[in-house]
Amino acid sequence: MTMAPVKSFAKKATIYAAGDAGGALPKLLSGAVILFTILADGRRQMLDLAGPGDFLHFETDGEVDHYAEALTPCEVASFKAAELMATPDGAVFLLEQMHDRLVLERRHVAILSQKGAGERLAAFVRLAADCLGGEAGRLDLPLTRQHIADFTGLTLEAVSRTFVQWERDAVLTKVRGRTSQVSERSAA
Amino acid sequence: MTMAPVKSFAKKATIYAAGDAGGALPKLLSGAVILFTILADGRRQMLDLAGPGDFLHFETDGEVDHYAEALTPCEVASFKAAELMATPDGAVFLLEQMHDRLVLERRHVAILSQKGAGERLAAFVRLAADCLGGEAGRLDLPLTRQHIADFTGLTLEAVSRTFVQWERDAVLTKVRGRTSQVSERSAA
DNA sequence: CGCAGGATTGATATTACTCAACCGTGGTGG
DNA sequence: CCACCACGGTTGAGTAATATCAATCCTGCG
Repeated sequence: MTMAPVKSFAKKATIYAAGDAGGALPKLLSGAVILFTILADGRRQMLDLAGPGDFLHFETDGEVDHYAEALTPCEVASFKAAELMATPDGAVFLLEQMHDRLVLERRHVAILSQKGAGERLAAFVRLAADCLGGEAGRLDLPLTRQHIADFTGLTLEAVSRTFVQWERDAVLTKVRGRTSQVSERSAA
Repeated sequence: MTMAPVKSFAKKATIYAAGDAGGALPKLLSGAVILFTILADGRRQMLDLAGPGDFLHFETDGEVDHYAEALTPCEVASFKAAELMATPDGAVFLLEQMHDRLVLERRHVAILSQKGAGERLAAFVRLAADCLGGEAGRLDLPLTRQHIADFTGLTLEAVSRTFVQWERDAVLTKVRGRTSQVSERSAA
């Protein structure tokens, strides 16, 4: 694969915005990124979480329809869509990446269809663990309660209450800052 | 593109089930299909709606992770994944199809993140209209209230009440059977 | 030390869920 | 041809849950 220009972004920086031109496919090399849209009522809806190795979007032409923001300092490489698709290997690679995104998006749908706040957050935690890597049982979420609320469709208060409850029940134990230890039986 | 075997399915027939082998990519030629998973608690979660022209899944290898059921009588053609990917045109085509699915899935996420029942259903109706084609302003949903509930994460009673309310408010007018006329100002 | 952003907590209101009964309609069989 | 049945849809009352509004508490950082 050919070299691609790499750009660095600080925490909270906008990597791209809705309406930006596609064409160059951004691949996340390090850090964590959220993708979101702005709903009619002004609320943010998080669409996806991306970790190292993930492509942020697949708009080979036309405009991007969502925003990408850095959760942590991160590096992004831009690949020319045309170059990738020119080789069979590149095309297959792209298909696999896209397929993984699709599966992830469906997990997100499944999360949102859970009724209770506890179940939603439990499912979210599992997905976040998969997306952002990290040790088994260790959870490091570079997200605010508001972010989690936007992802799960809850309010930040509901998120807070649930996490606090989990701490009380010793399902979660705060290790340091935003990192927590997940007890064996995290499901519910 | 090479010829592909075509199979017909009756209403309510299972087109494929979770655990079935992938490899052959099923493309819907006519009719309407729902994709869903079974959640831990036994509830169905609808993942997607497919109309004519849509691929039902993109599992080039491994197993499918969801179910596909015919909403109406329909025809499905199976394409060998390997054949499609062999040609650049085929690969590009597949990428576009997959991309469209991804966009749709994100709309689904946006639907589920709406707070109120009314807003969710409004968003759902818009998506369904896009997925299943049909005249502008005309809505023909081959779905039961239960299906819609499973898609939107509501209960069938909530769905029913909302639709009834919309009829009262003359936002929707039943034309015949499951077809309705949508008034101009459907948003809210 | 003081500030600012995030997190927690509490009281109350709103909303959709649950359980349950009833209605309408299309299809089947006598 | 009509009666019945089964399925989907509608409606109602009561409950449980989360949203809302608002105040207060942490904590990292300048």
